[in-house]
Amino acid sequence: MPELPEVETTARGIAPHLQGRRIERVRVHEPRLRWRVDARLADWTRGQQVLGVRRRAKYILIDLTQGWLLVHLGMSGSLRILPDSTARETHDHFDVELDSRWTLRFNDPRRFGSLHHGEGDPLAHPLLAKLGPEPLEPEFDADYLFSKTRRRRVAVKILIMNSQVVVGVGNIYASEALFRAGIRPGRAAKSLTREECGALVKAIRAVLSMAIRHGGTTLRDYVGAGGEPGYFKQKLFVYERRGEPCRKCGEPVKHRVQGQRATYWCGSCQK
DNA sequence: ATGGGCACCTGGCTGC
DNA sequence: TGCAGCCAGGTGCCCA
Repeated sequence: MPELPEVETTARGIAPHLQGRRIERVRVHEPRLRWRVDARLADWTRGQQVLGVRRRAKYILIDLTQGWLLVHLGMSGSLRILPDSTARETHDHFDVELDSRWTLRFNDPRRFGSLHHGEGDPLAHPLLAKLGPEPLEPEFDADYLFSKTRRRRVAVKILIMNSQVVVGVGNIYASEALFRAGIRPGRAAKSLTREECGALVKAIRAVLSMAIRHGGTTLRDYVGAGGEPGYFKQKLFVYERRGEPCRKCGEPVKHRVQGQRATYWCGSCQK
């Protein structure tokens, strides 16, 4: 499900419920997530206080008095805040029970999500250490992207989805950003001019921040922190619009598979 | 260093 | 109605 805007929305949604609370206990019902959840996690977190909630790439980082929890939602995961530990449903894999009596509950049908814990600097964790810049931070600019694209023959869509180049650009927003920038997804990264890199940076920023403002793009099974279905996806120009008229020029939207993922673009608006 | 492909899972939809 | 086949928002890892 979640692309960066959904993760950001989730992090913002749960933060006020977690901040300053003490963890009564963590119950792991299904440890077989993308990586097996460490059984010691439950004991280790007991009684710790939540200092804050952050996002890095699509990871949600929960800072504790000693160490941290790291959650990834994978393709189909969600975190919700519930007023108590009510009856569990299918695919509810872990609960973080708080001293407020509220519970943070993780549900993930496909189990591509993950839960880690650790001490010290969480950004030094192997999953986070090699990540590229955040797309909404100033260091992600035209010069940076231009330098990263030199001598890369990969398709530009593949490149912007590479988290070592820039984090948080998922399959939906990759197609959408390239449409806005007027760049075909199949172009070799190194064929982009500096100006095109600038336009692409701007487009990625615009698409992601707009989606955050709208609470994320809801497709299928996404639910926000309070369980609300979230916003709908009428703002999308090309994603999942194969054969439908381009919203700018009316040409049918094209589709192909790139790196095993669906890609959409307009053959006349994108060069 | 780079690129390509696979793997991990379940569920929903389509078409026979 | 049943069922096989295909597709899905992510991303780490292995191999060439």
